[in-house]
Amino acid sequence: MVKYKTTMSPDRLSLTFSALADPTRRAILARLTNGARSVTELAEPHDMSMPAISKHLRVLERSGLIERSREAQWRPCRIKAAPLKEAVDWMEQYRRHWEQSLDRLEEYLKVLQSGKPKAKGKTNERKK
Amino acid sequence: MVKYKTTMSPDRLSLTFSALADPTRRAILARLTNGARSVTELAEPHDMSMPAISKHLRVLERSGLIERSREAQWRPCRIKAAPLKEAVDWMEQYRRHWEQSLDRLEEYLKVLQSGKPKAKGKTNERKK
DNA sequence: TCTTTAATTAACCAAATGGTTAAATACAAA
DNA sequence: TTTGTATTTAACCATTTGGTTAATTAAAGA
Repeated sequence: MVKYKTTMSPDRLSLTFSALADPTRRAILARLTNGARSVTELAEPHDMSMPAISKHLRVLERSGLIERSREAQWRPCRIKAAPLKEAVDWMEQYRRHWEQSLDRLEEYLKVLQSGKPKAKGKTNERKK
Repeated sequence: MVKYKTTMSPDRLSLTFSALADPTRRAILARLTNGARSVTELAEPHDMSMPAISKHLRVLERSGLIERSREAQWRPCRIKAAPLKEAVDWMEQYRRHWEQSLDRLEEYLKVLQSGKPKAKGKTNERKK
């Protein structure tokens, strides 16, 4: 039996979401909607060293959200939003949950199912 | 001047995305679409200790993706998908980028703008 | 009151993350 | 060939993250 597990799973969705979980990286993506940009250009608005930006770009690249090419001594980045589609598709499955009316209905069904939710307890033992 | 900065910014979007960046937490959310569940029930399918699950739930709670209440000795969790709407809204701004035809058009515009992209270089010095 | 069940908290650990500065690399230009 | 510019790599550091086990808390039930 293993004592300490760590291993962050590198599935596509996790990579995409964790790439998006940083405001600097989201700002970079936003900037790239106006077209390809060099690393220096991308770094300029951020109070941060070049290597820091370089690391953010590597994260974005590994998640597939940007693509880097080569043009003389510049490494222009361009956005590749495809992984966002995957992410949005996944989230769509919860749309009904964030749409008010349905939430209310569900609330009601839950009350019906659980019977005397305040009094008897054990409300959450039903499986599936 | 500060030497080492770390501070992960806790804006809503970052919280949401980083909560979603873990497969265990996504699985928990998925499970909760079938209604409220106790911590033990949520833990059951995962080969992981209770405290580990407890921590995941805390992350989900702080991101606003779940809500925990109290019922006897159980702490039933229910999904609160509202933050997902915010996240999806943010992503929608990139929809045109992941829709093929537009990508192609943009590619073409980029070529036009930059002139001799192979030969002269300095392609990426244009601002805005 | 004592025991059992559900869950959290505490203390620990290893790896990942997000930053730094300094050095190395790659290409262009003089 | 040397110099300058763009970028990455290396080595470091602190904090965060995701897990563990052991102890604690909270309520139910005998």
